[in-house]
Amino acid sequence: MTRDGGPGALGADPEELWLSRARPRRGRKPAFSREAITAAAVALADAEGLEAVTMRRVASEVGAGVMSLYSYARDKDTLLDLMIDHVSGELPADGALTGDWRTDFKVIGHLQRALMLRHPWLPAALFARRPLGPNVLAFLEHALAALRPTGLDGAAKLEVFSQLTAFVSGHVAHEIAQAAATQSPDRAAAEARYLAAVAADGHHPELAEALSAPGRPLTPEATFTRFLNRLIDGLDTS
Amino acid sequence: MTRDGGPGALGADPEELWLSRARPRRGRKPAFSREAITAAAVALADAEGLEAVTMRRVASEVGAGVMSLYSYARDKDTLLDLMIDHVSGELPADGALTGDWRTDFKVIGHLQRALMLRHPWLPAALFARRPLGPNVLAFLEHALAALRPTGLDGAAKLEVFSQLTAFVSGHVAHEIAQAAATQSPDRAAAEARYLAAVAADGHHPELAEALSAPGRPLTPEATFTRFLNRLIDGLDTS
DNA sequence: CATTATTCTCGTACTGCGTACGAGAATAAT
DNA sequence: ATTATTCTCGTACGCAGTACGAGAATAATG
Repeated sequence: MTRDGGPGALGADPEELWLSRARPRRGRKPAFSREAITAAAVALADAEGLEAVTMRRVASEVGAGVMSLYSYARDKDTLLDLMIDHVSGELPADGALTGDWRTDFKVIGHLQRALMLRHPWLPAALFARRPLGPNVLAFLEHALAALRPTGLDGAAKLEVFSQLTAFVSGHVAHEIAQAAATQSPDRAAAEARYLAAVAADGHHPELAEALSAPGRPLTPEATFTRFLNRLIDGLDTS
Repeated sequence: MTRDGGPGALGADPEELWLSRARPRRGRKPAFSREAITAAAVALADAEGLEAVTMRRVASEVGAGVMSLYSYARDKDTLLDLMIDHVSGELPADGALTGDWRTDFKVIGHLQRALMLRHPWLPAALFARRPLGPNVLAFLEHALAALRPTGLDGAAKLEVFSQLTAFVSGHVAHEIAQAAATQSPDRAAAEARYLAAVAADGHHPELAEALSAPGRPLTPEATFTRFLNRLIDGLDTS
């Protein structure tokens, strides 16, 4: 369906970006491939974060001149779209369904979260973006199949899936931020000291109590599962 | 509590940023104020989006030299923190509580959404950030008070609030993206054409059906309310 | 086989970003 | 008056995305 080899079909419209186009019959042969460039960008983002993904870095990683990248993606934004679809290929789009749509949909949520934890830049990249590449659509197809037993109409099914994705993105982004804050001892200590100071000022009694009676710590995994279950169990098919 | 007037107390640690410090008794008087700079940045973001907020633009807006801003915020990231807290001041932190925590918490969610719709850059700014300014903490205090009847322990209450914020951010971000895509007729048409083409390829039967049987369109407002209600009604206090 | 059209590669260069540096101006304490 | 302090802001640096266009490679054409 998609060529996913050389240049051409650069971006802007989803049609131009994702719909196949035959290899041009004239002209110089491409020295790189969209696939290789995208993979390099993903590897870079995985290893050093989204901000390490610059056109210069990606180019040097694949051994190309910087401006050569622009034959494969019309701009950096398009490269991001390609990255999102690339990692979305890791989602199993042909998994079996149990027939119990709540169970199936919970699995889908967990798959999304796992993907985002493997590629921590993904929630940020997904933010305010509506990816439409083949891998994303394949997974959407799978999700829609899982929702078939609900009998919801088309718009409602699409909406439920979008909302799930938005929820998982939000959750994982928060989870990652929390983990990062906890990982740096200085920063965590400074924050704790500051909050203690605020709590001690007398104007924040609820905060003071919440900090003094923490209860047992919650694992992100458990928290996610609880909220996900609530959201899905609460879904109404009427 | 905070001075919020001239420079000093620049950032990095939350302590250094938010805790009061007396006006220095020596040296030149500040020509601007943190408040004015922050307000200018917020106005800019409201009018032209977050990407319009550059140090140069903000400086010219307040009539300062670019580098003067750095006397009021140690870097641009800190300015973003200030912006977040600034608009958080619009949240009513002293609203009355009904005593029914589910009702109160739903109101809190709607207040957050309304704030984010007024300042569409807010979800993006909030992303992967944990704001701790006075206005944010005042609203947190309010939310914790609303959760008091649940009997949850401190960590759980804080977690519930964080999750609510993450959920609302994710939802509104998606809502804004959707609205933006719909608003541009060319872009929406191109997307529809592309999806129709994909649906016609025979490999996406569920998608084809969902697109052909859309049902009645959903208002973002109604969708938000439904999901929010589900999330909160499903919350368990055990 | 020479020519030509096409498509790619990539060096150069432009604009705009965040911000380090440090000189000079204003202010208050000595 | 001197001095220490705190602010203002012009200049400059490195890095970002990318427009431009010259040159290289390829395939169709006469």
